[in-house]
Amino acid sequence: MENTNRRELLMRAAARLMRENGYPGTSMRDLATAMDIEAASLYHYVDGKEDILKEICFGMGRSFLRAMAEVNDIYFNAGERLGMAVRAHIRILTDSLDASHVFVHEWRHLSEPSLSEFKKLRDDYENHFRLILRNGEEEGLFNEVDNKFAVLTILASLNWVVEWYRPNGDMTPEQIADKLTQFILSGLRKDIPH
Amino acid sequence: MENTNRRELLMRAAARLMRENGYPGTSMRDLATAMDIEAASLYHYVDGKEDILKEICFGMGRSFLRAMAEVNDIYFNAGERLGMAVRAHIRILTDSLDASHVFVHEWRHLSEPSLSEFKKLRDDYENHFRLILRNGEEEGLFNEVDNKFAVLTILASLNWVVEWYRPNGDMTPEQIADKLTQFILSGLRKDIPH
DNA sequence: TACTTGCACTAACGAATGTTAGTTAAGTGC
DNA sequence: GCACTTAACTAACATTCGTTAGTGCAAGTA
Repeated sequence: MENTNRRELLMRAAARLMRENGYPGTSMRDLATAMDIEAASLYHYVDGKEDILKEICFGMGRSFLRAMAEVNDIYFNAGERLGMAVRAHIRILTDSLDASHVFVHEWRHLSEPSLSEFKKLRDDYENHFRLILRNGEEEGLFNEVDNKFAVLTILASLNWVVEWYRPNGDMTPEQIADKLTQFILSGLRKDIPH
Repeated sequence: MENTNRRELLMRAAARLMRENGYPGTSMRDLATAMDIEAASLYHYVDGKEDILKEICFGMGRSFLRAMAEVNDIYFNAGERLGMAVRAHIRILTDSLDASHVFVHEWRHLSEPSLSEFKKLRDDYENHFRLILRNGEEEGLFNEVDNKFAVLTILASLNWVVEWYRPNGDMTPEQIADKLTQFILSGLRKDIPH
């Protein structure tokens, strides 16, 4: 019944702790305490500590990539694509804040070969954004721009949301996404609306 | 002779290690090894582990604030102030990359009361940026904008530089700062140059 | 009823952690 | 030459770390 949830709860608790204290600052005993369980019992659900980190990082990575694929399937105009990619990114990010924080900050504690795999996955995601920017240039919609630099800057703005967003704050994820898009677009758009 | 440098070298080594492995992931023995010394000998220079973190975080914080004060002393026009503040920020950041990384990411491992002090220092710095934006609005130079949101987004872009900047890369800190300013300004400027 | 599986436990392992105490050898100033 | 300081050392402390081995029990299945 709630059996299937149990492992998921563990992952959530782990994400929260790792967000608060970092990966090396989170002990298996901390996690066990949070689950109201003995440390050794955790090994019933997971292979080890890094196993948890891997699952969180790659799980989030896949979420981001899946959303990006959907955006690319549905929209063709670069402007729409950018807006929707930002929306999707912020939605996923705010949807699992703790895991996102781990995804953004704690992945570097992965050991090889997971570390390299993860970087590849990240590069993949970034390249999708670069492609959108390039398409926008071809459409005459965006200024010509240092793609690499621009994507890094854009993703910085998006990912930083994880640092200040509060679920009960005064902005919804959609509002945040739209504001961000506006901020980004006004810096890219060649023709000004007025 | 190089006596005075010794403690400084320790701080630099600590910053590098904490950047690579995080604060909890950096042990006093790691640091000692990096200094080619025994762990216990570190206590000749430093009161303890957190002492090191405090010094790095508050040292960088003061650098940023000092630079901001200078910018405010010299420039009065909001546009110039923004550009110069960005330049100063990026210069300090790229000048001590490791320490900056610690400043941006590891401060949360401070314990009270240092933690609260640090947050106050950060807020102080952010408020200077907000003031610049507000002045820019009053001068009719910037769009009216959600100040808090805008500053968070701007600082996100600036601070993220610490993640990808490489001293031997193809952009100087000044070039980066100017590109960032351009990116930010085009999103803020009401009147378009052309 | 007998067997298996899921989920927890206790106990313990060797290693690593931050830190303290006390010592030593090499300068430094008078 | 003597007192003092500097900068390192060895040894050890009490904890905590990730992890393993083995056990118990309740629920489900044959």
